[in-house]
Amino acid sequence: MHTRRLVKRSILGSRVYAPSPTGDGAPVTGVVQAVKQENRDVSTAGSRCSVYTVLLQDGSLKEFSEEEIAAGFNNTAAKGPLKSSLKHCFSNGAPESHQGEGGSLSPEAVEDQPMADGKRVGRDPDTRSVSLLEQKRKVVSSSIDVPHARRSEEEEVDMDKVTAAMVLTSLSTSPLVRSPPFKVNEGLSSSWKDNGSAGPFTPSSNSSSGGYWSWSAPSDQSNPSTPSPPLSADSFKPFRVPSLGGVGNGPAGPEDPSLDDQDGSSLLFDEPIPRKRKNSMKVMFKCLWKNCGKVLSTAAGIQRHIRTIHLGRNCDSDCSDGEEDFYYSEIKLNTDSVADGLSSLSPVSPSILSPVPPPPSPLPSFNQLSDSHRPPQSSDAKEPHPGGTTPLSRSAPSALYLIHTDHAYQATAPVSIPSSNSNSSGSACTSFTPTNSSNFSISWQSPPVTFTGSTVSPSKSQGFGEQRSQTIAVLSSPPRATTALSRKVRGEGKKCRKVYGMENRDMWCTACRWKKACQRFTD
DNA sequence: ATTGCCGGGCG
DNA sequence: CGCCCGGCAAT
Repeated sequence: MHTRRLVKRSILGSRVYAPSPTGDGAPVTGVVQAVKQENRDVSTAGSRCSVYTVLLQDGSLKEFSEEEIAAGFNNTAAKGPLKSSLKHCFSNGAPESHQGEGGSLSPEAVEDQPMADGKRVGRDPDTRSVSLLEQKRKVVSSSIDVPHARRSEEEEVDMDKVTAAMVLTSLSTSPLVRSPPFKVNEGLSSSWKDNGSAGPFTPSSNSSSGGYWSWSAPSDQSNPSTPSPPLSADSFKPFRVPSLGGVGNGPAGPEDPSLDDQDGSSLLFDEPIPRKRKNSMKVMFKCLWKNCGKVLSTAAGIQRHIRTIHLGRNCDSDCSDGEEDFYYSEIKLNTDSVADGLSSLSPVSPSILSPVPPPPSPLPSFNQLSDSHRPPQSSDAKEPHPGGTTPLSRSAPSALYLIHTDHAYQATAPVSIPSSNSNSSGSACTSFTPTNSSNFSISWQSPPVTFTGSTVSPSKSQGFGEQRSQTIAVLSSPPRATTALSRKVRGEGKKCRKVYGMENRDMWCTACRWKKACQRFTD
């Protein structure tokens, strides 16, 4: 019955760290080619450890005992698959906790890992300095019900496949924005790293310095598995954005570093990118985890966030299995484009808004979808549009944040938010890039939105002009979708089935497994 | 023939 | 609900 789930994945193919064969002390990376089980009769005090045949970077093969490789872990970063097997090798208990600390790594180490690989091993003085943060994270994650149970199985997933899958995922889901951290095994991508402060890097809150910026939303009443209407994710149309100049060059500085990322991007995709305009879109990634509304600017960032915070994993992206994909969605910030239904809007004077966009309240509020088009689930506690005017027809968004969910079946309805201020230059995100993230929060998930910060209440009666600029125009499902897609146009991109194959069906995204529309490789 | 996935069934 | 599959339709 469940036979296919019984297949345990070995660590073959996993990337590991191992002491240099030349003995010069510099650890090297390699890929596990084979494992020999030397059960209980090895010299190593009877412990039943395995010997790993590792294909080193230079192409040579070498055997390492588990301990040797384990040492590599502790010095650098825990690499997923081995971790689990190490559990068996060590005694129970102690290593477990050790793993929690050594393995869980400072965020910085995590950052470095993907690109550093062999290069920066052994620099862990920073680890200590961030351990507090790490602890904080643990607290957080423990307060959220995280399906830890699932992980154990996934941990053993073949790392290379996973990496590949994630690369594919990131490519296919966000063709417009490169997600830097996904340098599989090369040392480039330095820009974003360099942006960060030299010291310990706080991934989530230190938004102004790093490539990630974010806010977190304590709001609840929604969870990742919330179904959403059968919107066709790719049928949305771009929206006109009356490019407003001037106002609000964010106090946070020039512009988000991650932004210029997209210009000059020259990533090649193996398939032609469907007519989307680079310069007008900014893709953000939002955590869909229950009670979490974290939004990060890079896929890697959100994945790491999910991995560490929600999934409770501590290793870097190398050992991820792509499951994070299920827990975040892609948000497209539309900065300049033509709207189907909104094109006729008259621009709103930005001066209405607070002239100086204070980080905490640039984004006034949400309203929900016009009721008739909202996902069925959120029919409670919802009152009709307070202002009485229809947000859609009257609001003149200066910038739209178009939430495009990658996981339509489990995520949110598409919502577009006019930002209260923006630059035509596409740096709209600066406007809601709080220097310090958690001042206000937005629930991107279900319609009811909460702001904890100082925000203008939408229901407050103000001049319409004022209000509309702050009202969140919400899109109902694709406004008169041009294509008569009774059936979602067959995506021709890579799908889980193709990517992983039938034999790896358990690596498919859930939707694929259910024979539903694939949400991992949307196109 | 293959593949994506809708619609519907089952527990 | 989560899970699965028959069968249609696009390729």
